Amino acid sequence: MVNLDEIFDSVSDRSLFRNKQVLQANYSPEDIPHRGKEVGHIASILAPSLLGEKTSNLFVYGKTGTGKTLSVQHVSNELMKRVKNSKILRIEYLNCKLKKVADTEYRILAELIKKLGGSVPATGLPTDQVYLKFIEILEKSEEKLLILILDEIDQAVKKISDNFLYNLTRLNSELRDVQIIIVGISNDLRFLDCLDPRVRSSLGEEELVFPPYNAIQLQDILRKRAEEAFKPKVVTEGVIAKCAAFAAREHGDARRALDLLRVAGEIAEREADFKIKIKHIDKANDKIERDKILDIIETEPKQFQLVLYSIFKLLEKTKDGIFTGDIYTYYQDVCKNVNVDILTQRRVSDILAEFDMLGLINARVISKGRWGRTREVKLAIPENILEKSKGILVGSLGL
DNA sequence: GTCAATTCACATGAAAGAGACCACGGTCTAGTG
DNA sequence: CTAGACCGTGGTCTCTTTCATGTGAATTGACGA
Repeated sequence: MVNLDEIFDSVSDRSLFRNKQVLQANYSPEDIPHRGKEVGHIASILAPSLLGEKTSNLFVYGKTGTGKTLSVQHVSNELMKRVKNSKILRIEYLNCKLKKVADTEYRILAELIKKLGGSVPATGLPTDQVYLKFIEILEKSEEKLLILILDEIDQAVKKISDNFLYNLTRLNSELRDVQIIIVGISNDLRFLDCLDPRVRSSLGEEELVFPPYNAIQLQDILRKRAEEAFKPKVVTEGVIAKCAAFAAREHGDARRALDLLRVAGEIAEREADFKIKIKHIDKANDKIERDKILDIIETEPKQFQLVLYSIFKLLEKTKDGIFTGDIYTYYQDVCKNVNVDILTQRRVSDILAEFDMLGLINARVISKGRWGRTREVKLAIPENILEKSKGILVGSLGL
């Protein structure tokens, strides 16, 4: 009879982690290092809401992993602590990037309504109906203020058009008893520039930019979190520095640094090491990158996979750049082989652009003079996972 | 030799269609008293 | 009589197609030196 307790105990003995949660992306720490000024700023802008006054709309910029969301959420938590149960204020957070939840105008509204306690069907209703419902439910609620935190708002606007934001900002004039304060969070620094001037002036009443963390700040953050996350003496100084350096190279992305540390921890654990070493960081870096790419490839729809497969195959033959036309012709053949409908070139062109966005390929638009304009495509997938990627494609395409 | 026009092979935009999904309201059907 | 099944209509959403317009430099060809 196997003693399961023994196995389980040995796992917990060997574990390097004390509390892995601390390194997870959604963990929100008590204090946010190096963001005191920003947090203070946000708080001072939103503070009047405690008295039920409508404050300025706020717009927060900053690259990924600079602590925007964290800071805003921190302030909103503190605000909620203050109001407690008195019905002055309500704060709703919504991430506009979540697919299938909030990436269209309709769905954002539906999601908000749901959070406010109403319900609307996932589809089937005209959008203006949903607006009406939203207004209705707002008017009914006891709170006089609603702070709406829209995370990754640039993603939403890119898909929906800024009309949506315009409607939202204008909603206030239609509401009698309730006022809405919008807090927009965006990764894209140039986002406000491409908005309609009307929206820009009302949404960007207050702006705040989060600068990237530098390596020293990253180290500090990592050290604090590592202290909580790992058992004592698991993490050495060099490891922290290395993690910070990696992340600093990527525009000071703290989330990435934390990921790196966590994965490194997991790897060390699996290798039955009782300390995280530099080599684990390197491995973790590889693994993160690799998982990301393989995951993208695997979950991509069939047509996308076919196009990608064509690119792979073509690049096997020619080392130097290949062009849209080549890919398309090859793609057509592949489609015939596997009996799949052939998409138009227009579409394939868009697919290539998306691959570029995803970082699977480098596609540069060049002009070959008399011989037209096209995309020059190069692979951006590291050599060491190329074979595996191909394997996935072949498998899922049934070739 | 110079310079503007031409030309290619796509890129990029806009609009609209197909098909999946869904709500809503009306009509039909079968079960119940 | 009524609950539930079953339409038809009208809406959203995603993926595509169709049609239209844009674009940058190699090439061409007229021009003048």
